[in-house]
Amino acid sequence: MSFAHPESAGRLEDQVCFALYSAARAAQQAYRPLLDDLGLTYPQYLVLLVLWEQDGQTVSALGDRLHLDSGTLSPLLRRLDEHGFITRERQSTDARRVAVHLTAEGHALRSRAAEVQRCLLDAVTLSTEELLNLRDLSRRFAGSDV
Amino acid sequence: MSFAHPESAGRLEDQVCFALYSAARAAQQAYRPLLDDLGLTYPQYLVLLVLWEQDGQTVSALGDRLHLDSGTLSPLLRRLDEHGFITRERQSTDARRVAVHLTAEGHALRSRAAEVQRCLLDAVTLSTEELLNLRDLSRRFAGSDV
DNA sequence: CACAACTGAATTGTGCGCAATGCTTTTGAG
DNA sequence: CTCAAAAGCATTGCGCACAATTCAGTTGTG
Repeated sequence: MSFAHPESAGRLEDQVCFALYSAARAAQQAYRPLLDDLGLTYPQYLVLLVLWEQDGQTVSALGDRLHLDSGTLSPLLRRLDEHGFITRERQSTDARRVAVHLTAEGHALRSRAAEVQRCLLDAVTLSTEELLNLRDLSRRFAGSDV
Repeated sequence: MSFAHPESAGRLEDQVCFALYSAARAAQQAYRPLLDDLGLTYPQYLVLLVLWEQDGQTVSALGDRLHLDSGTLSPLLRRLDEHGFITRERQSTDARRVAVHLTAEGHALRSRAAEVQRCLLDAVTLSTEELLNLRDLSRRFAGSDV
């Protein structure tokens, strides 16, 4: 991924992966102060986004959407639970599965989160078309393993 | 960053930031098995990339290039030191600064790392032009705060 | 039914990332 | 020269990511 003179190991700034790494961290930095007001981290916010789409999903279903495993999700969900945004309960039909449900407080965050979206959109200098292009290229990059 | 129906908080898959978040993690996943053979993590590899460009930089100079602070770099450099890839020593001209130098072993990794680059390039299905486009959009996205 | 194989989640251990704090050294204003 | 402010790095604490392991529960096969 270098595109630099062939004898080098690839200059840092030339690398696509470093650009992605930096951009992803910059995005989280932008989210941080806004999500702090909601008492959320960015990965916690992503989990809520999935639950707002459909409540009551299992841990592994959330993991499929976010590409995260139980090692990441279990403690994250415990913290969301402790903060009163979700509940977790074993399913009676299959006691291996844990269903995650939003609390009233968890539902209530949704409208406040919509403002976060608008704030961030305003901060970006890229055009809508460029953002869509960036999103689609990122998705195809991630999908090509790498 | 939603581009979904306006009443929603933004579907997960519509979000640019989630696409970046996923792509950056996918990139690290692709690097992991290759860098494992070199005894490196991806952030450690980034530090070496910077040092291969110019040896003997200070901690803060490395931080400027990678957008990382001493809280991240200090323990990371300690591990690179313990693995024998670098040395750290206080500068005599300014005892606040710590100069980071490559060891012979650290230099030797450079050619092996070049192969890592080629392996990854082969795995990507995007065209060279698309990769350059993704890199530049990512950089502009990160640069726009967010 | 018995029991091995599998599934889903939690736990453990390591290494970032980052805010906050502490500490040594240097700089600079008076 | 003095001493307060700043710079540079290290440390602490917390929350991801992720590999590896463990464990309870379920499924499938004989």
